[in-house]
Amino acid sequence: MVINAQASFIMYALCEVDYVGRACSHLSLGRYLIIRKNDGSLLIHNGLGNPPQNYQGSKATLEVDGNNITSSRKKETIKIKLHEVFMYEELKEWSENEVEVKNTEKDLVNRIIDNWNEILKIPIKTIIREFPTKHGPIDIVGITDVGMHVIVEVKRGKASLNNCSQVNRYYEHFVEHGIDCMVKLASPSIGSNALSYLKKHGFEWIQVRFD
Amino acid sequence: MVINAQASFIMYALCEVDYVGRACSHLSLGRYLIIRKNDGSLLIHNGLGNPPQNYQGSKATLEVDGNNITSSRKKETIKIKLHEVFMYEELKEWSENEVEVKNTEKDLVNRIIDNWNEILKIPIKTIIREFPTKHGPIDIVGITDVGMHVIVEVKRGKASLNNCSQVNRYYEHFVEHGIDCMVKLASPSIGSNALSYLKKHGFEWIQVRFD
DNA sequence: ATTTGCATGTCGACT
DNA sequence: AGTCGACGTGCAAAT
Repeated sequence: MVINAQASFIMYALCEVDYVGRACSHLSLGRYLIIRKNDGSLLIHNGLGNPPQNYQGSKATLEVDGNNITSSRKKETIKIKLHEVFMYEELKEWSENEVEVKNTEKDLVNRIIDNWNEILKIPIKTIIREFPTKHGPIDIVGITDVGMHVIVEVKRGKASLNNCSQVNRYYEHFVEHGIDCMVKLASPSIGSNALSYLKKHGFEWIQVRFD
Repeated sequence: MVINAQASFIMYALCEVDYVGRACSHLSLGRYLIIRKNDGSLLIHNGLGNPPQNYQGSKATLEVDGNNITSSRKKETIKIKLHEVFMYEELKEWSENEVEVKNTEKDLVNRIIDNWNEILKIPIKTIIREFPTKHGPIDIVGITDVGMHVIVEVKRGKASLNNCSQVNRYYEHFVEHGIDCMVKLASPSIGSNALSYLKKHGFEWIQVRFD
């Protein structure tokens, strides 16, 4: 069996793996699935769960030296010591199509903008997406005829405490600039601690749904 | 070829995939690698990048009906419509060893605690890990002989704006309770916006390294 | 079961 | 290259 260091392939092998880079790790001797993709990405999977045990992103370069495989990318290195290879197969014409996802945060933002009056119940003159602040961009900002800014941060899933402190950071931007504003967090659902944090700060949660 | 709905396997096939659950998605006809793991996890990979195009976590159940494969888990469903199977292979004795990682955030926390005087330069009487607050636990809190609380939030990588507002949330806890405190964010590096946000709030960044 | 924060997060968008 | 936030994030630990 000859490993093609340029090809995309899958390999099932008895091996051990070491990683040095952002962290250091060791994967002890066992049977693992090794995947090498079109763009050089390398994945080493054990028999459980979603994420790989070891991995490297695109444009990693592969070197094969006897029973040792080395994948390098930037300052990161994965070394695989092969003990026995049970299966090796090149994957030809592996598709690069990407999944099309609906019901993203962007969809929810559109929905809120299209139905502003129904959902927010505050008439506005201007509406801005990705409103830029030094503290990061805000999903939606509506501005009333008297210059009141209605800040709306949108989350596609359940809003968390962290999301609330993010909103608070945006709020601080307006306070700093002496701009009158109201703060809204819009999401399908929200955690209880998150909700009480919001209320304590005088912010409001608005429930929004897909469909 | 008969697919064993109970076994762990890999399959390379021309197929299309639909997902309905937290979001909705469609993966158009192409050649993809389908992986089914010991715990029922299902992964569908295209030829690029690290994450799978479709996936389902452990304890997903598989049904095979002619050329249609359905994987279900809680309220989520993946449907694979097979057009042609190029490879199907069961993976026997797939190891469930997990990778051992060093240089985690926990390691960094230990390092700071062990070298408190050198790193923080503030003599303290008591030191508490995972200090509980209503706004979440704080990595390290040191308390001086006069009751001053030294809050230290630790990040293993580059600290971001979001990390800083998390720290601010912790700070609010102490302000609410009228407790005198100092706020420190310790990490190997930090973003520029994040750093200016910290300074604006009178917090301090401390550079810490592994090893 | 719910909530919370870490992760070698990965990835894309923008400067 | 650096910075930033979204993600069907996944995941474990605490409650």
